[in-house]
Amino acid sequence: MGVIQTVGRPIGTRPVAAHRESDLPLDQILMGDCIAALRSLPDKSVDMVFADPPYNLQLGGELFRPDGSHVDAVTDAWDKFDTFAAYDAFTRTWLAECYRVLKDNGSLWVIGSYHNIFRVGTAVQDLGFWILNDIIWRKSNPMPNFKGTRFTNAHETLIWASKGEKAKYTFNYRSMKTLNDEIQMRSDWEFPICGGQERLKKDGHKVHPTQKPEALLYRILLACTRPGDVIADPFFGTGTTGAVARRLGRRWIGIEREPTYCAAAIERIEAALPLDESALATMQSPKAQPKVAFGTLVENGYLLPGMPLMDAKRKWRATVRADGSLLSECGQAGSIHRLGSLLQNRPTCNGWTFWHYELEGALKPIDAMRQTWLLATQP
Amino acid sequence: MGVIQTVGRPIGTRPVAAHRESDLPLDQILMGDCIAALRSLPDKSVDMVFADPPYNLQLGGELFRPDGSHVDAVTDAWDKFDTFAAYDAFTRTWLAECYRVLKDNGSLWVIGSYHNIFRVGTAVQDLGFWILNDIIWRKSNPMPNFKGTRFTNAHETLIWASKGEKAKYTFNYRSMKTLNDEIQMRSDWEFPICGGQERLKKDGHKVHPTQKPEALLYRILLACTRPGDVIADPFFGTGTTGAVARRLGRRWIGIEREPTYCAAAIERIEAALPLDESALATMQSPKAQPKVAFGTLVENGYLLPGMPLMDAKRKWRATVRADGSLLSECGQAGSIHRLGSLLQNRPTCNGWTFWHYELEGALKPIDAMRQTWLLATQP
DNA sequence: GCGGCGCATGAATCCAACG
DNA sequence: GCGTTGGATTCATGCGCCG
Repeated sequence: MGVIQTVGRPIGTRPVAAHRESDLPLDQILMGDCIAALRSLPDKSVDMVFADPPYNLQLGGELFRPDGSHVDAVTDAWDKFDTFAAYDAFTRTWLAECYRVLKDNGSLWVIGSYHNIFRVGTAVQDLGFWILNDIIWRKSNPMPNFKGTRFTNAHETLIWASKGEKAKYTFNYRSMKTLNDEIQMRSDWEFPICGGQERLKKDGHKVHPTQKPEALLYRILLACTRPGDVIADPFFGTGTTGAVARRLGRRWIGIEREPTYCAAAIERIEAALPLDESALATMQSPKAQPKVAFGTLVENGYLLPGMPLMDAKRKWRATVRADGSLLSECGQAGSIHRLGSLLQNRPTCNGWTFWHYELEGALKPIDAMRQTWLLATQP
Repeated sequence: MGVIQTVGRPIGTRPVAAHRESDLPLDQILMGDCIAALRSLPDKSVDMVFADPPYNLQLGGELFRPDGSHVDAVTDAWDKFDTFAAYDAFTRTWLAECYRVLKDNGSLWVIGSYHNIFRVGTAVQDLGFWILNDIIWRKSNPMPNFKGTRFTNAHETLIWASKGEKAKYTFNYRSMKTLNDEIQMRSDWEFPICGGQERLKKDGHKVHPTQKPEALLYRILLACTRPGDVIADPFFGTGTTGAVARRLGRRWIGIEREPTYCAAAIERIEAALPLDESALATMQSPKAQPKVAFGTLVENGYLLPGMPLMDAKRKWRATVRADGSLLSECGQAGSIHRLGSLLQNRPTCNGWTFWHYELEGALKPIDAMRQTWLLATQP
């Protein structure tokens, strides 16, 4: 059992709290083993647990970008587990403590990737939690798949759960709808990854390998807690949860083993800078996605593979193929833009306006089809 | 053990198949219990399994015994733990059969929602599958949350897995990149839910409650199978997998218990038109092109021994030798790739794009010469 | 001061064929 | 099976430098 040490003096004011809460180490970091620290907290004492546990990535060798540069991977000891069984045992232990520590109407948030989230989700259900939603964090700027071997891993998954089917959890429906231009907030959220000024650095290096964006925590706390509520974070890291909680007038309890992370978190939360303006902007008005790939129209049957296309003067002809590429009469193939530029021997070409299809003898640009698609699918 | 009955005559032609495959019930539906039907298939005989298993376990609906048979009455004696345990046992049984039936380089796709996907994903990992991606189907037109009690459940999750860490699965990277306007395909896909003309109806009612959109299967089959590959679907429903497989020139095996669904599927698949071969062709990776040795270009006079080469920034220089190796100024020698990596002190280097020759003052990569050679010698 | 270009980097289970 | 070698492979963003 690790030694637990309370780090940092109380930050911010201490408002009137329920008698039970007066024993809580509010707005402080418990430095030490996460399970031991959770065990030190009383039953049914916190309103939310937010947890960002190790992902158990199981990475292979080193990875290099196509330009030869080295990818800085997560190789920290805290992410290594010998077997799935070991990871499951750890997961179930800390989750069981979270269940005990949560008030009956409190709720749990956990974030993970495909490496661990299925095991976490199974444990969540087995321990009696009731899953309310799974939420997808769509990264607007994920790291590409450099070797072209899989789909770009462009999202992470969060689980939101109450303590049971009948529990009366907090959900600020109106706040979410307002935040989303008067449309119900969906289960897929788009945010950039944490970088720029927000990313904590020391000597030019990132302090924590997996710092989460404040915008993500902002939306979670705004949606599922009330001012004054207590949020516990058993994998506190550099304190994103604490920083956002403080700014939103919530109380927090952090648990973290690494002294380096604790120190960075304390400093950060005391500074408690307002949200970066760009983060606020991305948060409040989800980017419209007017971009449509030509392949989308093929996949959805707006154009059929084998269909002939031509330019406005019927000088060049090509047929659509199953993957959304075009095949010209002379055997050249490529995307609508690339083939158009190839045939005309020009550096660029807007395939949407260059290529046409025939409808009752008349030629229409394929861009017309894109407009039809947008009308049919946009709210 | 359920009775298995083969439904529907073979659809389409039966091409020359490997002797093992000749025993498969290709392009047919096995009507009966899913686990019994899977057991009737030989080991390592299919290229892909696509599965859309039931997941209405908590909605007062179906329950399954570990052998897959149906439990009619949900009694109160079945508490949550028993319910999850029964679902897990069922899941592991059919997944284990899928593992057995898949070829070593085949892959598995499963779709689900937060009700079941965590249990499915855990089982997938425990059975030895190696998860390659989880994919998010973002619904462009999801059903709203009418009571305003949660986030709009606007997505479903798919898992793509190989039979092990070392397995060489099929992934048509170029096709996916082409389909997505020359940007790597990401792990979040947007499609509308299945409706309109595509949605199968009888007497004004939908035939199947959870019919999947063909666009979803189209992308999956295009990405992870080749023409002629065999796709098995143990929860065939109304045959979306079969219809798309036929259109894309793939073979299919369906398994379905409900005669109503089987009948609808047969009718639907017979109406689906296969694409002709030219439309089916997709963008190929350069890997598929015949390899050209640098020495071949030297032998054929495209480059002359003694000719100087340099990188794009003229930082390094080397001369061509008669055997197709390069000699640097500092006396190091090796293949175009090896010398490039040596000079830059990097683990790898693509010599074709690293080395350039000078033509009228401008630098051109030697890869351009390879392309010229390929065009001159390919039929 | 501003715009353009080059460079760095992010939770990553990241090669294939041949001898 | 394993070691060697050929050669395929990246998107969005922020920041700093330079003209």
